[in-house]
Amino acid sequence: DCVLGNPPWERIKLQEEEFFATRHRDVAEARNKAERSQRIGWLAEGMLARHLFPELEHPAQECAAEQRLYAEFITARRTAEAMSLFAHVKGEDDGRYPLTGVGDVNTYALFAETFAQLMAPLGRAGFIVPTGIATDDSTKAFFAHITQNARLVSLYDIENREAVFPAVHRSYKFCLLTLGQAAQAEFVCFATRVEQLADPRRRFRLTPEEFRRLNPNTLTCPVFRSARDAELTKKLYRTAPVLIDDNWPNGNPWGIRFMAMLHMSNDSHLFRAAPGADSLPLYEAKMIHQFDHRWATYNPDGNSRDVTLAEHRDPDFTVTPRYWVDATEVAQRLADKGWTRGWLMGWRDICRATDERTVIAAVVPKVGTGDTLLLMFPDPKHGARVACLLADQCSLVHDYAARQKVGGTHLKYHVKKQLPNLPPDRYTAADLAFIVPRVLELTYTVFDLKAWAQDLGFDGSPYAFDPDRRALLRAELDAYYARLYGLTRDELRYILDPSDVMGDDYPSETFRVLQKNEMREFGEYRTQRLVLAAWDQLVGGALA
DNA sequence: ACGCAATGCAGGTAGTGAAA
DNA sequence: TTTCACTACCTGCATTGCGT
Repeated sequence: DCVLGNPPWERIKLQEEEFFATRHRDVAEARNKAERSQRIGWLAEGMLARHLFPELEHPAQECAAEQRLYAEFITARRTAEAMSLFAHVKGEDDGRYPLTGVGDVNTYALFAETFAQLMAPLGRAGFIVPTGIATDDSTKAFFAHITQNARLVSLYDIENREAVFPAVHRSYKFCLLTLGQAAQAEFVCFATRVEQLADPRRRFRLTPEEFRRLNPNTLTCPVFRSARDAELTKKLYRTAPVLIDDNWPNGNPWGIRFMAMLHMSNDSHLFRAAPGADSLPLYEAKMIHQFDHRWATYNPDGNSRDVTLAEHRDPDFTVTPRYWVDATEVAQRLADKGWTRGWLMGWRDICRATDERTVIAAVVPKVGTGDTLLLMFPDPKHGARVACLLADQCSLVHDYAARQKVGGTHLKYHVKKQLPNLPPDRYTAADLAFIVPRVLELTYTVFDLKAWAQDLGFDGSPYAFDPDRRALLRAELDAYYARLYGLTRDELRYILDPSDVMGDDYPSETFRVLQKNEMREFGEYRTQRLVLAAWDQLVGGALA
């Protein structure tokens, strides 16, 4: 009737480095897998020390000790492999873990599934596991199973920031998961102390249908700081579908294909330290920001720095990358995806919900890109509407939605697919007349994006780079998108600053760091003032 | 008691590399 | 493509320690 537990949290797979860290430094500190494998091989022969230090004297017992360690390693590895094989047996083969025996198996997931199996139909189970059980890809089958069968009673998520568990890393998240019978599940997320779990402002509920609307592809758990965040996000998803819904043939209205062009470690043999006649710069994620592909550049000393205003104002200035790649490598990869335009649209993979901004997307010239600058190729038939695709991603409203969905430090495809995006047919001629010229002025400040400007229907020279003007244009776009997403003025105020609407101690935050940075730089929360002013002008018909 | 440098700490922004 | 009871580095800010 009642199952309780704090199961172990660890990967089953043997970690070679971890295993040898306390047993043999020379193996643990090998440069990479290949070197480590060779050293383990020498260990088997009892020859490791002799190969590494041939100039030293080696006592006879050293050889036997090395072979004993090797035998210990083999036993540990076999045990781990056998456990992993056992966990991976499929459900139809009478496997013990049909839902969680996937990928790199973690013991907490196996225990969770066992708990779910052990429960009586009207019983309850409560246990402490990493919150990843609800949000990670590898456990999504299990989580979808319990939510879609109305078996989830509650999930209380706690960040270990205040060291509830002193031995666990402060950035780790775990949850109290309760299974039973319930038509809707109750949640508290981002708690840092146990008493916060009782705060009604933090509690929200989700039905099985709402899971399907918010995360149609993965059926994983969205995490909200407050009840108001849950309601507002549900509203955004009722207005705009997700970028790509894998369940429907027409679930990809922009016709988008994704690509990670060059992996920073796997493809590093292609990288050159200096430009050649037929090479292209390799852009990394940190070199771009919203509407700006000249955010950071490399110095000759190998360090990166922000691009200065004077450089930004120069329409011929382009950033210096750390590496260059052959143009043929770039052309080959783009040809594989059938991409023929003279520009690329991408976004930063590395991001956090608590940074100044979360979704950082930009258009860059046809260059090489590292794997943390992920690319999207919309169907070219949409013409100048692609400007709206970029503007949507850079809008505050979209960013707000993303902040409810980004758990860790990555914005990978599966998260990106499930963010709300207005589809191309939602934009009227009037919308395009408002959005496209502003996007053009914000992005086309350099000659190297001429192809992009032409695709937006513009054949002139780049626009001047003026920070004040850019802030104004961006505020107008933010206000416009707030209207396209069907927000009220109070909802927009809430997104800009929850305490402005809900009072100071409301347990949520949206753009706290943006506000802090602007207070420091401008002495005011400039975005808030400009966006609300733009909103009032729009509503009053004074802005077109 | 004061000013400055050294140190500590948290948060921000990246990153590796192996393996399924 | 994703994950890491991840790791590393940098920066800004606060605290501590030291010499005057």
